[in-house]
Amino acid sequence: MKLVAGDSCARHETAAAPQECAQCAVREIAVCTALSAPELERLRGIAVTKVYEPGSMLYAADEPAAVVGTVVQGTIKCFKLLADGRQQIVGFLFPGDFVGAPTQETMRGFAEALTRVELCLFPLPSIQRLIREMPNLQRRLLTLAGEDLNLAQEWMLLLGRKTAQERLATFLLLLAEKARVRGVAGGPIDLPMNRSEIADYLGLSLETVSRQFTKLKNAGHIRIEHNNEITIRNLDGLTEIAEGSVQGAA
Amino acid sequence: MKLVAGDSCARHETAAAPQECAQCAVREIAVCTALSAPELERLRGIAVTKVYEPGSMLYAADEPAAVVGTVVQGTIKCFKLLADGRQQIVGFLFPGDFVGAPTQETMRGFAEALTRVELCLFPLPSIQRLIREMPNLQRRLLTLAGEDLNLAQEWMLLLGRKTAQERLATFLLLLAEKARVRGVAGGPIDLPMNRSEIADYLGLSLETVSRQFTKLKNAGHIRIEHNNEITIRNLDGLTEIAEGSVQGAA
DNA sequence: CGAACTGTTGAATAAGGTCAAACCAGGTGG
DNA sequence: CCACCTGGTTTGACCTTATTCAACAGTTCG
Repeated sequence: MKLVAGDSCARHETAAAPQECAQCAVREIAVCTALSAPELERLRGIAVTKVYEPGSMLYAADEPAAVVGTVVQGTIKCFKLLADGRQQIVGFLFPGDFVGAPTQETMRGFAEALTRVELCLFPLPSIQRLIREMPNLQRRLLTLAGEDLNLAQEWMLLLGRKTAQERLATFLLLLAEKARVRGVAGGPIDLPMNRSEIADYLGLSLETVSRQFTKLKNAGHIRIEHNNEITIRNLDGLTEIAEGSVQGAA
Repeated sequence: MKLVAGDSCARHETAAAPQECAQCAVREIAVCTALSAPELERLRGIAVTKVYEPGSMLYAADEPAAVVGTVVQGTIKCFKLLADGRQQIVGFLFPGDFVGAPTQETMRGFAEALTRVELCLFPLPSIQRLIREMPNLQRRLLTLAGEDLNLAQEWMLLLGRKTAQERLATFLLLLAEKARVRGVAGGPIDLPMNRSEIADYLGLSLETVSRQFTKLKNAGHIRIEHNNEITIRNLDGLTEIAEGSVQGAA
């Protein structure tokens, strides 16, 4: 599997000035929060909307940094690769999340659209100028980076020390929490990724992921609506498993 | 194992204004780089020196953020814990590294001094004011956060997808690289942590770490001077193993 | 209806973990 | 000076968990 940028060809780009921010679905949770009205207006001034089709690459490692912006719709997977193709997904990005690293010259990993993705894209030179001129924006980015770092470290704990069952429970709770923040709680959790991608996020094989799904289902902790829709039936039980407080979780 | 802050009692604190920055050993690599002379002077104005004895806790999870500063001497381990005591070390901090998260209200993990540690400490309210007033400082922190995030994701790749042998090789190369940046390259690599702590960093058991040390030694890639001093004899070979380009690394 | 996916389940295997014993260096004190 | 202790480390034997390989089932889509 070669992964050069632009090689997965299905990229379909639309570039246009974005809608009014007030109508934006992720206005309250994205970088934009904590900006004053005039600041927000300046940010909108440099933004362009860009759409990626499912399966298309947003960026690849060693490319010059270019894609920096906010996910408005869809899901992205960010991942790292080893020489022989082993893959580790380092994060899924949902609406409201920030993509790319404005302080980096070149990308250190890969990003691919899992679904149709709509981005509110900030061209690098412009956003770097705004960062320099708008302390609020820089501060917000620093806060976001801190949260990302903490999440990454939480995931190091998962990958280094949790069992397969604990990993899957943690994953489902994370998705539920992210959905809650986006304001789409209540209903079943939508899984825009397949078993193999969950496996690459949890450091497991896809078969193990499947087996653990079955176990959680049989234990009554979750219901599997369709393969890509999960309902949490026992939040406390799932939480206990995720925290590692359950002994015979075999 | 209870881990409340201040419970590991051997903490011995000295608080005093730091020396001239020009004489500081880590002046060129710490946050301080990229500050103008007057900015540096302001930062020095709020700094105090603090010393931690080996084994003492710098901070614990859920504590209000307090310790924020630069490591001047010694080594710190930062880690996360599960309810049953399973531990994952999320990073070792060496001279020049930045400790703590100035944007966080409460700590999300633990930090403990492995050796005698000397810190150039910035009291939280003061550093937060300086961050607001000095864009250069904020920008530098953002860059550092980005590097930390990338390293954390690189470690997710290691924990999720690398074999025991690949993990140890990667670890040794990381230590060598960090020593190089600090300007203490050339000689053997100093390991301020024991096998059990290496294991908790690599997501392995201490026995597996020990076995992999022996294998790398027998393969002629490293020499073990004392248990805590390693010389890399074959940098290319070690790099190939770390990258996963070696097949029969069993 | 059949092809192509994606997901599930089963059996065999391997990598690493666990438990336990031996080892080794550095210190202590007779 | 040397026996003895002690903590960290190494090594061995066995066991467990998750992986691998393989077959099978369920959906979706032409």
